[in-house]
Amino acid sequence: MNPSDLEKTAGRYAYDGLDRIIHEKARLSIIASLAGYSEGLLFNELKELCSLTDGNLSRHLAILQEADLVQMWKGTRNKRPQTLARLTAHGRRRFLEYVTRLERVVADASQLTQQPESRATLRPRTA
Amino acid sequence: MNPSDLEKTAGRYAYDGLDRIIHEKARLSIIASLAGYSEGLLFNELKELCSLTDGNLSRHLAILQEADLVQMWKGTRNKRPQTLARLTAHGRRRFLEYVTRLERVVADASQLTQQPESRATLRPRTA
DNA sequence: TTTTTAACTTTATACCGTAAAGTAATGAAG
DNA sequence: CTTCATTACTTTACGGTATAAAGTTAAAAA
Repeated sequence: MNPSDLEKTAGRYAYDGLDRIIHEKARLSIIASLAGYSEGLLFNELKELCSLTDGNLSRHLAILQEADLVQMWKGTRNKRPQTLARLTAHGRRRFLEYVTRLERVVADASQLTQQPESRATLRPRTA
Repeated sequence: MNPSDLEKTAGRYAYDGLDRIIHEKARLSIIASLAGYSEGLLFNELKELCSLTDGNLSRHLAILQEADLVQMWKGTRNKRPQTLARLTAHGRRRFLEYVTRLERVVADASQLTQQPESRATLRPRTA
């Protein structure tokens, strides 16, 4: 890489759009689940789909609700309390934006598959 | 979602393959940069490309080295110490795996773009 | 009426990302 | 030649947060 390329591409791989709140694995998991079920999912369904513990799911849902990405509905089913979670319109939009950024990461990487592995095992240019 | 679907799809959105070490934004940034430059990148080049501070980059590189995803070469250029970082073969492989998982997240989300927004704003089924 | 189960919530801890401070070595300035 | 500034990092310290463990509330069973 020659130095004159640096300005042109500064921040090229900073991936600014990878929103912290969505990027976190557990929450990405939750949001991706909800994205597939526009009518929402129950607490226990989410727990299974995302392989999360109760406490864990609860906290992440609170964070997502705080950020207005998810809305929660408390109700009862068979005389048991039930919580339904679903994406807000805002959450859906933000998720789509996030995925757009992800697509860039994937695209960046896909050129890589063209390169032969051997080029990665040359000695460094300082040697 | 009916309950009988749960077993079939338990963990469906857990995204187990999203390796913590790679998934972290700053490190994803570093690895994606290095993936594009198989001959490696100098410390300052990485700093620019990823928009990271010195301390930050240093710590993340140490973590990546510890995990055997990146290898570092210390040398001198113009009588100045220079550090060259590059992906290990293992790191390259792991990154490719990671990206494969990302593609799944993107694919999960792409079905979403087909769904009309209005379906997300129906009242919950408990109401 | 005591115990168990279900469905969460709250608390506490340990980890970790980040910025600020520190280090070492070179080069310039006076 | 001695001090100051710069380069190229590394180490330390702090704050935030992900996660598991403990706690809560209410219904159902024993």
